[in-house]
Amino acid sequence: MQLHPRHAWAVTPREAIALQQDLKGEIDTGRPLALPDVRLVAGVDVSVKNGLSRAAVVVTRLPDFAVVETVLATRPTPFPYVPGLLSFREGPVLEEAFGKLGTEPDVFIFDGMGIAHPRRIGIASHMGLWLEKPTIGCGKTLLVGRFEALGPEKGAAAPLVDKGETIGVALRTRGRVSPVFISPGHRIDLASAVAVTLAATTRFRLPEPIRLAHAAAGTL
DNA sequence: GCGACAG
DNA sequence: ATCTTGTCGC
Repeated sequence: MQLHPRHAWAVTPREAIALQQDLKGEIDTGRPLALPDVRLVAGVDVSVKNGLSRAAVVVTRLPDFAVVETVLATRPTPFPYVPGLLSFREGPVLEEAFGKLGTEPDVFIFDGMGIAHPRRIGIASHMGLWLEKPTIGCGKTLLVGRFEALGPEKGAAAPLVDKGETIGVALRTRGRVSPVFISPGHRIDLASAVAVTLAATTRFRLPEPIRLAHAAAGTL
């Protein structure tokens, strides 16, 4: 599918932060996405080992999660892990994988944050600009923000707040299991991001497309 | 200055 | 993310 690269990835940490500040104003988190319009859901994940990064994008079709397409890409890991700058570590290999996509998913779910980020532009938001399609951030642990206790049942949720701003939700995708952190990436609002996440989750903590992508990326 | 810190 | 042993539960 069509990609919209906005800048080169070979930058210093300082330049990376400047780019995030330049781009964050373009992130759209006010667009509803109705479930009936969601047919193809893609899961995105990256595995890293011995200086190499492998990206996997698995496109599934609701409601049965039949795999429509799987694309892989492997490249040298170009950037260290720096909290807040994950997109500069995983962006290059993701860009290559997205370029191989023959189908056009209705929404992408990322392993990582959307706007639940210090500068409101986590990897799901950042790559959303490349894709110009709805993207959702689904993190397993917190990067920024706080939340109040939530019920133990599946579907329980609590707003994720940072500096007085609601940036996502802590969402229980499975009873009595630690919540995941959902935030809009780009071209989708928070309520829709939560609805899509629940629609893409079965019996496990993580959404099915993410689990499939994680397995496809392997351990290198 | 101190603590926090996606994957 | 990756490194790692045992352990709890379906």
